[in-house]
Amino acid sequence: MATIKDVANQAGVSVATVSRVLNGNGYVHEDTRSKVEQSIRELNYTPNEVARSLYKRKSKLIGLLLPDIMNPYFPQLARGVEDEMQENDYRLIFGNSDESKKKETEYIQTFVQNNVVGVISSTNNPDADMYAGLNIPVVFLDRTSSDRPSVYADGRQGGRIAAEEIVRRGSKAITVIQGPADVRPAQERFEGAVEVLEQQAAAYQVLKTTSFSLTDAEEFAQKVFSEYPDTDGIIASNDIMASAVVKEAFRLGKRVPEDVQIIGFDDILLSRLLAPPLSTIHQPAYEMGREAARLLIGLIEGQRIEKSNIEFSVEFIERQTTRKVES
Amino acid sequence: MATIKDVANQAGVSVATVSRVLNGNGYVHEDTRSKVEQSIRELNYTPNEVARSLYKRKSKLIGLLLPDIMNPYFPQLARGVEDEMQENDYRLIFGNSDESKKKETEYIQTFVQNNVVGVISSTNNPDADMYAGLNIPVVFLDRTSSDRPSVYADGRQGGRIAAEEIVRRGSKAITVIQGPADVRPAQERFEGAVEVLEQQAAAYQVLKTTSFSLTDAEEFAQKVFSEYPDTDGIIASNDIMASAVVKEAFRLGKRVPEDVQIIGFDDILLSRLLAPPLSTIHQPAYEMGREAARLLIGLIEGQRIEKSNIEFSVEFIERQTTRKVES
DNA sequence: TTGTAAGCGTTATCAC
DNA sequence: GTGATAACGCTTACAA
Repeated sequence: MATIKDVANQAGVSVATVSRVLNGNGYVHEDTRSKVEQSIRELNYTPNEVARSLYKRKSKLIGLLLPDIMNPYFPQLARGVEDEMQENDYRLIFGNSDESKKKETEYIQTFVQNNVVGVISSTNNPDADMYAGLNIPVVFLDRTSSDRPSVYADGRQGGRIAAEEIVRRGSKAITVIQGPADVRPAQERFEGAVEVLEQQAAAYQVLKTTSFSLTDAEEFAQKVFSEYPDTDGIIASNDIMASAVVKEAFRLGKRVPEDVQIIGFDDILLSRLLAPPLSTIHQPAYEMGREAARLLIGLIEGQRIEKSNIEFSVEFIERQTTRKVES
Repeated sequence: MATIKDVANQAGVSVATVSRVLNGNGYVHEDTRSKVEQSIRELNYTPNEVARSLYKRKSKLIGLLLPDIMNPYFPQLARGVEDEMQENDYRLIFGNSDESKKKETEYIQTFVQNNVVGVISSTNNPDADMYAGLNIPVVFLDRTSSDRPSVYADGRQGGRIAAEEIVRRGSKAITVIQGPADVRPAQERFEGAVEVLEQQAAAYQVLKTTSFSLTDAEEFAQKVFSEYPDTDGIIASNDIMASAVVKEAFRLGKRVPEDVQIIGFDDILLSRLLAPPLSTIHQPAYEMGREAARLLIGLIEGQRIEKSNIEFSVEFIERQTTRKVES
């Protein structure tokens, strides 16, 4: 790889001059500028970002930490972040945390060691020391934090809507599947649903789950019907869980939505392709990712930020695992 | 952030000594070693990877380039790569190429500028200059390359199996959906299928498609039945496409698999959750990602590599979009 | 066993 | 307008 020195030699100028044309600051004569540009082209020179980063103590790198890219919800967030960053010449160092504090700490540490200028994280502990101690901007994505920049969907409201819709459509023995206790958004949507169910004095039961993985989802789906055989309406913790429930309902010969209605959460790709397609609460994941990236870039580039807690609203997507009803 | 100098001062030694204990080379007295370690702990020091990278001209970073993380097949590859890299203390700079040469070039360039020590890429042009000119190891993932390290599944064989299975199960008017022309693995599986269909002198028609995106998939699915209303067996270009076809078949009142059999490709999460669950050709994507990472690490760390073209075999997963048959 | 100093490829300060 | 040169934080000869 050619260095700035090679370019300088080739062009017969000093490295300082080359640096000037590279960064477009300081005076440099038109003639020397073109000589330098010519040499750059000839040598196919491209500046070493590592050296830049060392000197300036900041890179063009962003750390992105997501729980698990194999969970179909996260690729949308990731892609939103990536598109916005790519367009602004930032690059992503990416890691999966598996909601584990250990991995999270490790990644944050290496982010810092690599001079990232900002991080986007879906963590359950926005208040952890590892974030407080960071002297670069952090945006929490898909997670709420009142006092720090964050981008998230209104999960509580999503839970409320799900409950309202399923009650309105006539379910009388509702099961609310409660997602993993340590995953914040899962709890919020759960609480929202329960809130409405209580208000309306509806009969409901709760099934606790401990993971979002597919295999576990199938097990929990069986449990739903074995523990509550008469349930006729299920509010699932996310779309994977909901799909597993739909499948299990079919296996048991129940008709969906006639015998049992099911509402998911997230609106992942799968939901639409399922037969019957899944009624669910839509979160604008891709747009949330983009917005988090935009916010972070703003923070990095020192713009005055008016609003750094951005809440997206969610909406009910009526498909075919819920019954039709007059509106 | 504390620097090596701070540690040296604090411990009353030179930076060289600190560096020695850090890297465990050279002699250093037991007493000074513990003094240094103590200071490291007190100052919460962690070495600056950027400075290291500059001096050694190599980092602990790997470039990972995938077509589109929103396509459900790729997160599995990505996660396999990440897990293996994470365990070996490498970090990933990640980008989506959208199968676009421009984005690909941009990413490869910034990988180099950041001193990555290796790259894993799913490209359609393994022979492009941008790879040939790289003086770091590259592993092609999910793409074949005879003369360069690569990890891929036997797509042609997958196509063959799909054709055999659908014929064996009695489809008489088969439609083969041909994936985007510029996506290599899509063409291979297509060729495999056609090869068998020709051999067996089966009646078949081809539907060309130009993308793997969901919206397009739904359009193409409609086209399948509008152009070939009597088709009774469909070999789809991937699982997304297959799911769209299943859905469309239902919409038209066709029974699956009685009236029309459908075979997908990839075996993404979705396939199993679908109702009816999708018969498909399984590719061990996660394991392929891991293997690519292992291979790359081997190349980087200079092990003698016996075999650098690793082909994974695929298998037919019989679920419920194909009919049962004696075996 | 330890320290001094050069060098990695840049940018920015200060002379000229 | 342009060129020396120090500095960024680290590793590694080489000296001591």
